[in-house]
Amino acid sequence: MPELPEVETVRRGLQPVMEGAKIVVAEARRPDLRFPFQPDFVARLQGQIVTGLGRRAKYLMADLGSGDVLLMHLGMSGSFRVIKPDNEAAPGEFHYPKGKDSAHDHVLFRMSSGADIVFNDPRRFGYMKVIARNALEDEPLLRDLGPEPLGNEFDAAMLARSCQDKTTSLKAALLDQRVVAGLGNIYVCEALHRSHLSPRRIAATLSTKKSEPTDHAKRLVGAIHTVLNDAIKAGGSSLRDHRQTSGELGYFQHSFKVYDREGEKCTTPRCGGTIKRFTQNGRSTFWCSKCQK
DNA sequence: CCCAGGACCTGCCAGC
DNA sequence: TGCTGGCAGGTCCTGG
Repeated sequence: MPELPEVETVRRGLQPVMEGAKIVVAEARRPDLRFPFQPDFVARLQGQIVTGLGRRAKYLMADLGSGDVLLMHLGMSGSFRVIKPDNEAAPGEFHYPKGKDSAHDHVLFRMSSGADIVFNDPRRFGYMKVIARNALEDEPLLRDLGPEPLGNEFDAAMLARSCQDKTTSLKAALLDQRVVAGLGNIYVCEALHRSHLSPRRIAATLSTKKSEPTDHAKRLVGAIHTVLNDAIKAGGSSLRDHRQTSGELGYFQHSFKVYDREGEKCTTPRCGGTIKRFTQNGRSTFWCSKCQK
């Protein structure tokens, strides 16, 4: 499901019920997600106050009173929902309406704010890990992440520099979380279309020999900013699984120009092209060969 | 080191 | 109705 706008949407949904509240009960209903849970996973969460809920790239990070940080990744199909606990249930028991999907409710938190938080992930590509805050910079999952695409240090010059020796496609470079951290298949396709750049272009063409950013790089950074900000405003994109934590759908999918629009007409004014699809590095690329060069 | 491809897992949908 | 193959918003690991 989730790229940066979906994760940010989830963060904003969880923040009001998590920040300042205590994790009264934590439960992991299976031994692993993508990785095994740490043996002390539950123990390090239970009883802790969540002092802040942040986001880095596609990770959610809950700061705990103990000095630990709970790192959460949604993988492809992870989602959180916030429900009201059933007052009939015994304390410490999670008791809520079961859906067809509840077999994949893997992690539950009861918050002192009066909310139960349920993490559901059918494919189990997501994961959670508790890390000491003072060890964050050594954390392998975070260590190699590039700049936040909406952060101050990410600009055309920086993007051009990190692409200057890359022989791979521009599409693959933008999906590389070391280059810029938070984009995924949808928003890379969309940003490339909006900047009229071909996904097949060699990444190094974003810079000159002197590593100066080209106008292409500037356009691309502008398009990344616009598409991510617009998608966050829309509550993300809902194709299959993504819901806001309230259960509402995001609606940015209605603003897609290329993603999942194979065969449809390109919306670029006076272009007249047709959206095509092909596979790059094992993933679908959607684009218009007429206006993306 | 860089890069492409496979692996991980389940669900859904189109086509037979 | 099945059943089957292909596809899905991510990223780690391996081998060239």
